[in-house]
Amino acid sequence: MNVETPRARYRQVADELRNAIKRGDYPQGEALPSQPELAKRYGLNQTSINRAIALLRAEGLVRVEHGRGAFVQEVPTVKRVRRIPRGDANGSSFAEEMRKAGLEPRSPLVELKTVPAPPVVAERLAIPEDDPVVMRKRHMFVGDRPVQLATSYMPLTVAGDESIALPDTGPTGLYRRLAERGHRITRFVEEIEARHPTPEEAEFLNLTEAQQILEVTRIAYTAEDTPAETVINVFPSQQWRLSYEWTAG
Amino acid sequence: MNVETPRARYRQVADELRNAIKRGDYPQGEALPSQPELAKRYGLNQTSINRAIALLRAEGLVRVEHGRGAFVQEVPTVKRVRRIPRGDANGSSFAEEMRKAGLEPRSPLVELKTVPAPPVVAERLAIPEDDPVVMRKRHMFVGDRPVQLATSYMPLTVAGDESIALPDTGPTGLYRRLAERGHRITRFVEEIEARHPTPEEAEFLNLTEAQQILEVTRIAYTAEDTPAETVINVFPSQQWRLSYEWTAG
DNA sequence: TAGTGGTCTAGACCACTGC
DNA sequence: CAGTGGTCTAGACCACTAA
Repeated sequence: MNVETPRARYRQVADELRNAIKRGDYPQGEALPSQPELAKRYGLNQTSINRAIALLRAEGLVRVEHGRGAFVQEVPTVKRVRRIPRGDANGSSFAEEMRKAGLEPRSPLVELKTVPAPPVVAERLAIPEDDPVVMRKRHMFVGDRPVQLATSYMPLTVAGDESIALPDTGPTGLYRRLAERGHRITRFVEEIEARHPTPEEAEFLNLTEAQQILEVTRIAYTAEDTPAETVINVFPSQQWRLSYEWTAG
Repeated sequence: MNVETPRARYRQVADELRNAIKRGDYPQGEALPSQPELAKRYGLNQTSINRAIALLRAEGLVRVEHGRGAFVQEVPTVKRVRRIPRGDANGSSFAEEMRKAGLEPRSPLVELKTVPAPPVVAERLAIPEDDPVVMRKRHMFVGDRPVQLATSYMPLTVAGDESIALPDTGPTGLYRRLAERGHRITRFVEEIEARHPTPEEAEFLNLTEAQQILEVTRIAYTAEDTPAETVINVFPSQQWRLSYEWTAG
């Protein structure tokens, strides 16, 4: 069962570089030696070195910039907490949580418009495909680093109009405004799935296709158990920890 | 920004194989053509084909058996649901959930013994390192397929002795027995993290190191807010969806 | 044994970056 | 321009599987 085959050389190189990074030989943000340099140092071909570095990339330990070099990834791990019960979906908003962690958050609104419901959204909101929905897309940064994508959809019949999503005060405010319009949110379902990023997600989040993201989909139901909103959050899995907290009985 | 470089050939091969699999040209469990065969078909070197297949492996679409071939992965997606509130940690047990999905589950007890608390466990249970803890390790299968690893730890002072983990009826029974001994569980915290598998995890779950797992760590707290138990669940991320469901205040 | 996948080389060419 | 990373080849050898 392949219990003790000698480890492939490129894996050994990856191991050594990984250890060197964790040991602090290459501080965060610093470039690793170039591939030809490493090839010489380890007595290997550049192809093999490239392969070793591909492993570190997939692990999220290293970020590569073509033509510039391979840099040790700064990975400020970020935690997202759901406290239940808590009156609403967010124990605290994204911004509060980041600031509590000593980080400066920004979450610009990228897009706000009414569109025909895409299939998955229609299914989650239990409405016919192509029914109009208000879509709100946000890019979230901590400092300069992109850390999260959030896209929310609401049936236009529930939202009334796009302005419900403004000012952009996050879910807490949104749910209050929904309640004012007669849609009281009483139940939430969040589904968590790991997958590889789409090319667009990979570009914004600065990921390789070999890496993974966590997709957290929330559906908010009204007292009549009608879906009123769904939110799709995309997190680079290496940067995030999700936490759920609740009390028994 | 590398927006439209022609896609690398090995990526194109991966794309075509991926589409062929999704189209059903290669049904689940069936072998792909051999690497030399594919190399001939696409006019590429075996090295490049190997690279293409490595991509599919990392995506979990293909399982490779050395010396035998590359097989289309059967991926029965499995869902784990937490319903809150629900009286205890599990809305329903692993076995119930699997059977509800029409799958035959087995979760043999692999190991049950008292050990000195490893550092992470000690931290989570808020006890000194190397204090004795009862460790229970289970391997979980659906049919013949390994799908999950679960390891739980309880301070020996809380457990009394190892027998509390027997008969192996899952957390519901366990928490009842804990309550009988004066440890009423009132609060739960689950943390979700994505990471690459350790070699042992990779072996049992039949994963590549390039793939990822979801690690769900639960801590159960008593009414006095003392940690009484911690469970570490390891799920192949491609096979699982996690779901949390709760009602608003 | 023949057929499978895994690794490695020596050399090449390309694309991207920064001077 | 020189230096960086990304891809590809032709050929080789190894380890594992099945007969």
